[in-house]
Amino acid sequence: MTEYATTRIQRKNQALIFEAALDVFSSFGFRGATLDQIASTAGLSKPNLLYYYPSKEAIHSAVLTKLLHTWLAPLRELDENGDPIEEILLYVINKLHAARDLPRESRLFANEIVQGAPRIKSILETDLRHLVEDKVRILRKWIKQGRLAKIDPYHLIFSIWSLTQHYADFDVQVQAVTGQETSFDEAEVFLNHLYRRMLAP
Amino acid sequence: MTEYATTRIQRKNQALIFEAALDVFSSFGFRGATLDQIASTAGLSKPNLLYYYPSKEAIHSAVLTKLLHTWLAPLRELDENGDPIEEILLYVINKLHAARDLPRESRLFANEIVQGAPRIKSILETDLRHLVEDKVRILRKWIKQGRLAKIDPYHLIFSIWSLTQHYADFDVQVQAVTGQETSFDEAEVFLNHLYRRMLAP
DNA sequence: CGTCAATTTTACCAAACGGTCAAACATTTT
DNA sequence: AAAATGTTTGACCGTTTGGTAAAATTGACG
Repeated sequence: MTEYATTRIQRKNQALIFEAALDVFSSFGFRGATLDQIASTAGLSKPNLLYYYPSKEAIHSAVLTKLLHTWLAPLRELDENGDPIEEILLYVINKLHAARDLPRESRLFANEIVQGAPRIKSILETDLRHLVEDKVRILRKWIKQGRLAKIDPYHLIFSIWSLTQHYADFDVQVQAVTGQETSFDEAEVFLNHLYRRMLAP
Repeated sequence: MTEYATTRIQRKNQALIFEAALDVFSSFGFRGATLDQIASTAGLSKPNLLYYYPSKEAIHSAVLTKLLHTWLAPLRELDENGDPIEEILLYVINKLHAARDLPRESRLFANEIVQGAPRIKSILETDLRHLVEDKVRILRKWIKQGRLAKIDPYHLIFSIWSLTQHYADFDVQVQAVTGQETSFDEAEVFLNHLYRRMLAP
């Protein structure tokens, strides 16, 4: 019996809580979410919830940190040795698919950041910043080599984040305005056109 | 003494409340904002606040509806008789300046929409939708005339919203990643490049 | 100045909230 | 099967929250 063993029940309930917390936090933000809501979504009682996590903050923090890695994965894949425009477009499309397939994750971070990122600011200033710095270096190199239009690499990355996550974070608005389900295929065609035109040297 | 006269005191306090509510709601969202917070920001007591508005909902609703007009003004100005690309770029720059000068308004709507727009969905589906439909018609005409690249006009408008509002709504992230104050001048250069390239027929 | 209406405050309420505790119940281990 | 450990629950607590009632204060006006 080692110190940090996790039982079958623990694993099951941790998973239930994680799903429920992602659901509720992404829908209502940290402040808008309640422990009762998370508990009932997970099919547990509130004290049972707090048996697995010491506090609401702890649940939120656990969900955020666990998902940050997933969320940043597409950017990590941007490959220095690939073709600049194809590499960037791959990243764009991957991010768009993430917005389509993982809208809860997108909204979870959107909710946090739009309110000043009080709980993950430090991560943004370290991990995210370092990752972006590395990719900016690559983009600058490509520009210097004349393989990419002369644009600000930071703003290029921001544009990819905003254009893709918009379809997840502001989906209600997109649907309200178009009167239809959001078409990610149309979005893909649009973004393809946009980035090919913009990025050509 | 007419029925609907507003006194000097009423006007002053309505303005104080409006400012305070915009501040607090845009920072913390509807659920995250408290009446005590709004009251103390306005320099009033909570019951005094509720002397002017019947409920928290009423304050939020008043702020949202009053600002919606301001918020949509730039799009309204898109002129059928102007030069397509210059008209669109004017809209882009106006929206970018709005993100710079009215970040609270931007975050107010961002907070509302990212959580499903429960309180303004109906407005989005009517007023906003009709406005966009009219502008989409203009964009389609321009495309048909060969004065604009063949792009989906809805996605063009979404792109403008997301790219510009990103600098207000996700400002913390932009600053965390760049380590600097957000440069709207750089953003303007970037967006100018992006849209001129993308929109050329 | 006195009167009436408008405004503000004090004291309060009920519900919702995050969280605790000890007892009850399950499960695993010996 | 007993003991030990792990899990769940019901009852509860203090605080915060949106909101109310009525008294006290201030301002408008003849």
